[in-house]
Amino acid sequence: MPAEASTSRPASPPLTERQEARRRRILHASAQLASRGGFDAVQMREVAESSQVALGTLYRYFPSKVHLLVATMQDQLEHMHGTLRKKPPAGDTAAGRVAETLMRAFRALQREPHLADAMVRALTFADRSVSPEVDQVSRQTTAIILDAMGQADPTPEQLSAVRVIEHTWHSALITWLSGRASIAQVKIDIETVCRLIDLTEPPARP
Amino acid sequence: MPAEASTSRPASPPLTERQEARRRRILHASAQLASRGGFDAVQMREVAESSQVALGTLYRYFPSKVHLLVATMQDQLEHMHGTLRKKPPAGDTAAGRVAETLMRAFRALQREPHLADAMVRALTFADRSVSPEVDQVSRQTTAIILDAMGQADPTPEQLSAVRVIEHTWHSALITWLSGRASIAQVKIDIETVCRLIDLTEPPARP
DNA sequence: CGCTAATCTAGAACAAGTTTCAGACTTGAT
DNA sequence: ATCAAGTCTGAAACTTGTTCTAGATTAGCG
Repeated sequence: MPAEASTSRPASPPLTERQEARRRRILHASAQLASRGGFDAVQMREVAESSQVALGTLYRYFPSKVHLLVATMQDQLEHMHGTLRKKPPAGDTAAGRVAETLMRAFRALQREPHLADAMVRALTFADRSVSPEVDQVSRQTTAIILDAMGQADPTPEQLSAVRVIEHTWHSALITWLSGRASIAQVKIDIETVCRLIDLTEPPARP
Repeated sequence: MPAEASTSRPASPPLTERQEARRRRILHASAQLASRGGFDAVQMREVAESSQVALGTLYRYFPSKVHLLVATMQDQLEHMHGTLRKKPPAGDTAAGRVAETLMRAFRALQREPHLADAMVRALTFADRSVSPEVDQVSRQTTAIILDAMGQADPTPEQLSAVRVIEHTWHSALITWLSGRASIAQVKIDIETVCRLIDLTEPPARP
């Protein structure tokens, strides 16, 4: 299976092999630079140099630094979704499974806090011109959460709960990244918001 | 009453009158520029010129654009808290009152969407160097929500719920500002997250 | 192969946030 | 009133994201 079903890029013009390689080099350089220094360390000139591409080319592939970092996030999210899929959470309740999944993702981000910083800051700083890409990240996140719920066909209420969980996830991440909340606090917030799932699930319909 | 109790600035060195006036001119110019064009329209050189202050002086008062905009937000929040206090929400349940309060604040922001954009983007983009100021904004927001709950002495559980509500508030605002969610959707998300309050309040202790 | 359009490169140029500096002005204490 | 310390000004310089240009290279096609 081409592993491309739900997450494929618009793919407007299909890229040649060398182009695909360039794109990959750029994303790799971006993630690498982000892993040291975070958002500020991802300097477009450096990304271009590291990935052996002219500055103009970099901008042809990613029309701004924020686009680049959001694309980097899409890339990492795909990895993570794959990883999470392999070992699904084991909790009894949907809320528990979602909380566990998010905490697992959170621990993964802790391992590369600078990378997390760069990606999340870009995501929330993105303006309208990046909406499609940000939306894609959001869909991917939703998919991860629904997977954890084991809920293939959610009600509108459940979708609201999922959206609120995503809001909390992003914002809690930011407060942690900027040193205003501890890991323990993030954990509590996630567990708290996940209770919303229990609120909407139980009517376990006949 | 000096209206300065819970929200006073650190006030490290007390400012002279002229300095206070400068500070005020700067904040006014910042809000004004933000009200057209949003974040990008707040250009430090323009702020300096509009407020009749040298660029270096502007940077002495606010060490970065983000600091300036976060301070602008503190300023606006104080206004808003005052306004909201005058007409407290009338709902029966704490959840309802909080939701109503937040929607009221939201409608106020809708009237100056560009200003909202500038402030919220600055807030979530802020790095560690702005933590104290961002924290202050967060405390002010918490105060507004607790006011609406009519809960002078909240439990830790309730504080978690309030934090999650704040997360949702900020993040929902962002998705609205970047055109990825409708006003209706923001309303639903806020109402959804406010249900967490009912979850923690009912044990209405004897 | 030879052509054409698209793409890529190197590098200059521009924009806006931030820093720096020399000199003028204020303030507070004597 | 005067002096020292601290503050403000105006202007230039520096940094990094972004745009532009002219000339190579590459890809697809007859």
